[in-house]
Amino acid sequence: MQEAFCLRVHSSFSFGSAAAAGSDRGLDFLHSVSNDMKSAEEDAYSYTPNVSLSLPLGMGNPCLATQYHTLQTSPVISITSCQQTAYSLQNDNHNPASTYYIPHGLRPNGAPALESPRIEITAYSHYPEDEVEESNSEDHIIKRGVNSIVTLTLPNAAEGYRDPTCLSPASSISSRSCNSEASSYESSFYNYDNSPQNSPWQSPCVSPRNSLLSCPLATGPAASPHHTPSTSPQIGAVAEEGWPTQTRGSRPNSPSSTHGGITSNGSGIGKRKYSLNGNTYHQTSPNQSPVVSPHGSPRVSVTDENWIANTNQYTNSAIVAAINALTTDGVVDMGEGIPIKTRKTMLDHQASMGLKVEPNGEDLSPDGDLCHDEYVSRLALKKESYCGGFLDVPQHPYSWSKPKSYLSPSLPSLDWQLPSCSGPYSLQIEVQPKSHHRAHYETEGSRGAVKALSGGHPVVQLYGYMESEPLTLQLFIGTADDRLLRPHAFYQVHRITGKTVSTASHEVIQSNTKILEIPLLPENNMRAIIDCAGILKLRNSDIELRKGETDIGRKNTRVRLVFRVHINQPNGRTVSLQAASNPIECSQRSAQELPLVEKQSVDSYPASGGKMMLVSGLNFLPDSKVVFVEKAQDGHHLWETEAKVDKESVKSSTLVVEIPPYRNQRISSPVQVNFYICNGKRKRSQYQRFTYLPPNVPIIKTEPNDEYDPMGSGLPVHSQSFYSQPRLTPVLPVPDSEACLVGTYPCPSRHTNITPSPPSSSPTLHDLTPMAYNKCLPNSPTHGSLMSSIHENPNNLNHPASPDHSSSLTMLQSQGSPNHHLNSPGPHSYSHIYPSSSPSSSPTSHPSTPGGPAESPFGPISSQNGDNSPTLLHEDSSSSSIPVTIKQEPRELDQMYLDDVNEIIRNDLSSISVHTHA
DNA sequence: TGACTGGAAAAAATA
DNA sequence: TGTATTTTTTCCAGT
Repeated sequence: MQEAFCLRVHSSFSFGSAAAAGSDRGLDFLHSVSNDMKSAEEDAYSYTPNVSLSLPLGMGNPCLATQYHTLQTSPVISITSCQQTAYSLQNDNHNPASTYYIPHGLRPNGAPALESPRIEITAYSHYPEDEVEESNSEDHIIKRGVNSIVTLTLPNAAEGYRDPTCLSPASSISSRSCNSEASSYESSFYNYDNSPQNSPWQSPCVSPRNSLLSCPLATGPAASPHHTPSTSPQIGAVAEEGWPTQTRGSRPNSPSSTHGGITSNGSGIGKRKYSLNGNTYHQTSPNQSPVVSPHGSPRVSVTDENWIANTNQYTNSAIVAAINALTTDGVVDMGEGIPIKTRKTMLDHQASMGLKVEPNGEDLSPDGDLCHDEYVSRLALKKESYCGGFLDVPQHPYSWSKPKSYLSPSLPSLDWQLPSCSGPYSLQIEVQPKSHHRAHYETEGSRGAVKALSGGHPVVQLYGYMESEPLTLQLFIGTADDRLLRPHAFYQVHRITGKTVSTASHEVIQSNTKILEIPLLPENNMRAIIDCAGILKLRNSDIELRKGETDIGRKNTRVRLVFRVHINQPNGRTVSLQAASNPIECSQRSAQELPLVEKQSVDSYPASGGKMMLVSGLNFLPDSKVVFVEKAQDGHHLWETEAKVDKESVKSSTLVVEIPPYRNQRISSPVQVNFYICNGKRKRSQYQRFTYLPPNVPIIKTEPNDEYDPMGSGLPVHSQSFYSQPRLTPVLPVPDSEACLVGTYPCPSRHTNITPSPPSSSPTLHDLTPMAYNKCLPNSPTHGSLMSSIHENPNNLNHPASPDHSSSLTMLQSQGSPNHHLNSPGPHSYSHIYPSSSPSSSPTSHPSTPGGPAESPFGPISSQNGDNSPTLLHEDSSSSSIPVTIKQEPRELDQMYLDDVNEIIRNDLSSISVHTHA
């Protein structure tokens, strides 16, 4: 039996201490610290490096050995242990899904929730998703249980949280549609089946109060409240389980006002206090218990049996300790010692089978993929039984075949990070969407399709595909924060139809996420104009109260359009590519008032400062201030200074600022700081990353090219740095023969006549070299630079299978810079090249670059990756055969970094003491 | 009409 | 606990 799990613990403080102190203490500490942080906005975007500790649970690195996807999923640096233990149960070599890496440690939707402290447990499930899906409750549970035992991913826990009997606030009377969150998880997975009364899907109509149940609708459109949000706001606009629905009226479903019984007022029970970045986050829902006890789990939905089954599986004391000591994603789950994200993640993964819920079983795909339909019908049986009507999407007038690739039950889950290019294929967003798009609420009419800056619409094209068979381009709304790209919990893509819409599309649901499927036709050169996608905003209250949901909606208004395409290969494998757009601000207010930094002319500069940096973006004012800040791992400000802005040159879209000298002119290693544009109280842009360089420190850089800093600093100029994301060099272990990875490949085709890497291009992967791993202490100011370095470090490519690599990668990724929202960590993509039995993946990151196709966020990087050189390692590819533009980093850097990190930590600590009460 | 839009008031959440 | 602000949602009205 082979079992692998990875436990990642992120904490801004030492794991050991945290653990020792106990979760509460640790959390309290964090809270107090976080509370000191400025605005929520700031918190939300602030970057808090985490200190990672290693918990030597593992042995070797089985995970890597068998799953290359491992790398991608581990955004977290800290602890990664992979054990090979009994996994065989589910681990069938021939099981297609088995090889996929399932980021259990990640938020249900993918990434780890908040920065610090968090424990992410990643279970590498060898268990095929489809199998999981298909498996029925009991069986399913058992299997998963086994799986979860070692993984600590609390796989079923998520589902378990849901207590069907406990009416979710989101499932208020008004929100009785299938979409109601209450129904969400169950639909996809799980086992309330054990008790009929607990099973929403089993008795959808049992109780009107239970939203889940609203499924009656499922039977027919007429009876179905499920209409597209735009069309019938009242009805629960969301088509998916988990998607809240509500009746129109004044704030009917507000947790505080309308969820009868749950809360009587906004400040009462059920009210949350939170802040995006590790600040307080309390969920005082009646359903939640402050006690770290399965039974006290807020997710009431968990039955004792289920819970026990799950919890009993966590036998590793170390892991348990870690879990108890830290919360996931920095979100304090006071009620449980179990990382919420983890639980939910599992959930999502399992649910991530492309369940297609068509109204009335209508097969939108003309050519009907029997396999798919059958599959869906079988797998989605439960779902449809109560939510079948949910996606009441009118059949599109255009008939187009749905590629079979999509039908594959083993497609990567939506929170997987996929590369934008792999081998000859490259998925590119040729025309980026505008940075602002006011999303519409269910209670509103559609606000139209997302538009491009030019006035048209975003355009996506797949390069390198020479077959005659059409493919399906998937589109969903993803996050744009500094964590891994994942489906956005508060936004859903909304299908736009009408005379003005030229692109055919239809909706499908996958893991609580609505996906718009758009045909990619050879006759159109595999190019699609995305004029059929709008953005629906779900009420925060509905989503936040959804069981298992740990993200908060407040100020979480940035999204990205995420495109995916799955290409079947002759050898039976499927290549999955993903491209994420630049961030899109969806709130009305933010779009009008908040400054948005889209790019900066300089990414790093010597500590002496003095250089003028051009910042471009939106909503800049003559009075805008540019503030450079350095924060400690715990979020405390170590340094803050206002940079000089050239008032004369300030325009609404650009401003010139003089890089201020760093507080310490004698730094020996790069120091990562941030800066933001401030238009006034609470009107700040997201943090942008900036790195101060030591005078004579060897700088790891990419190959010189035109984008290099003319200043001779030797540093690349990031024309689009704002979207810079952690760069990962794909160094993936090669699990097995099938596995892949290897070097970077230049993404062929594309760009013959297209400008350099589009923003949407996938970000490169972070290197997983041990070096990186060691050095990337969470809070290290050098963090950013490390990433870059790593990314560029050829060595990475040379250390593919190192067990540590995965962890390193993980760490790096998790370290998203604050900028990342913009650049959000973009999807650190991993391309999936997987055979049915053993998928291979390769990571890459997607830097989103607002600048547009022509711009490349990371100069040099883009040239490599931007070109979409897949950082993924392809099974066939070899580093030797692939042109690598990355310079090799001296191994000595390891120690150097280590030393630097230590120094930094020392400095930070001393600073912290000084600033703690500042 | 119905889909979009832009504004803005009302309500809720925070500070 | 009450007040001030900020943010989220819901409404309205015009194109």
